[in-house]
Amino acid sequence: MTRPRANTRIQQKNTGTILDAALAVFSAQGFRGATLDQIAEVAGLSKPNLLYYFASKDAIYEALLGQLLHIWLAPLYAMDADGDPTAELLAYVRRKLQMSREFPRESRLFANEILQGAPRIESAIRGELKELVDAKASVIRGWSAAGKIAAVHPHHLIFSIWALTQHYADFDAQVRIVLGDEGADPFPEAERHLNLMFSRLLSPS
Amino acid sequence: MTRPRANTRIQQKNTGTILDAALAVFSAQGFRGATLDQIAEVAGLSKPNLLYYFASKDAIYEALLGQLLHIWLAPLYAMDADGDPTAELLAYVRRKLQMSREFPRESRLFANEILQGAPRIESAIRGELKELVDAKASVIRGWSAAGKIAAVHPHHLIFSIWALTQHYADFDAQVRIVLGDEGADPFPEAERHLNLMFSRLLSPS
DNA sequence: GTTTTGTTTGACCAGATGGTCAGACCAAGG
DNA sequence: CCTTGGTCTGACCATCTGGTCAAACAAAAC
Repeated sequence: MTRPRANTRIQQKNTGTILDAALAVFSAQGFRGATLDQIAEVAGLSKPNLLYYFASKDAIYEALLGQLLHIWLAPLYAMDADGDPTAELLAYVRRKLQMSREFPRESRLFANEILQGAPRIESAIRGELKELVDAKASVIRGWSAAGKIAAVHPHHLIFSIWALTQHYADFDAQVRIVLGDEGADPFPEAERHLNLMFSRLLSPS
Repeated sequence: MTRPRANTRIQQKNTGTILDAALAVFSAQGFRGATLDQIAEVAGLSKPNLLYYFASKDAIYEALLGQLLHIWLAPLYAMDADGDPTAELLAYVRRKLQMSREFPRESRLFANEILQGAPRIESAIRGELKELVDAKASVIRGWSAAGKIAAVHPHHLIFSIWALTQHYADFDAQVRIVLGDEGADPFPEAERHLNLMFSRLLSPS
């Protein structure tokens, strides 16, 4: 009768299994494209069993989104206002690219959500994400004003880091086909390219 | 009995209406998220009437994808191997960004399709798109070798142009929220930023 | 070992969804 | 007019899908 809150070992294990399966399915099919049956099959559980741990399909999706934002913003949180400006920004790019490589499903889940107009994550973007970005933007503005890096529009700088790094996760299918050797790892060359782009962009004239 | 092929005026008008409505719905909801009822309502036609003009939901979607690729690749086709390298590339960036502004629905339709692993457009990517990209990549390689622009990885250069420009269409919701004034037009500042990025990247050391 | 609490499932349901079809409607051409 | 061929629709169907529920089953607690 009590709503399970990951008290038992079994609960902890199964909610984990479900969320992992849900991440796989939602990131590949989008919210509406995913079905509970698919998630159940991937998780190796029955559909009613899923609904014993989560109240609804919506609840699973929102649980995923909830834990997603923290993982997702971690690299930006880690950017240190007191570090060397260029080194900090290049390190942020590198970490963000690594996220695309290690967590492509999370990246695609996020991309799917924003593509549809961010209906379920809008408030988090309007809140935590925007506040973080604004804070870091003002740090960047300070670096520019001090002549430590070139004069760039801070928000658009952050957008370009997101766009370039997430592209390798979200458009992975296209990237691999266009590069030709589809078994090869595009990331090392991508890292060199992005490092070059941002080094050149940021170097004070 | 004869499959309609846009012979009549009525056919031409209605297939156009349907494709426009389908673009709106598919780009906002993804393939599986979109329903024939939604498309029919947007188009102002009945569902059976849709299916009089198109054999199935799949057929509508593929008709859309078919005409999409040509629109989508036009700016890259227009890049002239005999023009001034930096100017040609910067013009390509500008045109591509303008596509994001004028055809955000097409951009999101494409993004949705690639996100899901490009199941229905894979052959076109493997064919026409890859051939075009490879051709232009070799032009860019030539420009680099001749010292007209900096030494960059041509494919990743093209990826970065796609990523940066399409981001403003595909992640529009996030961009507007983060920038704050959601009624404002992000594109003028975006164009300045992208112009700066690629100018600095491409200038021969 | 038995009660209690937590876990799992087969059977089922209502609504949504892609698609069909017979026939009504309509626009011209003769 | 009226015939002909294209256009449109109400009613219908099979399947899928999110979700329910009573009851079976397992695991601790006593």
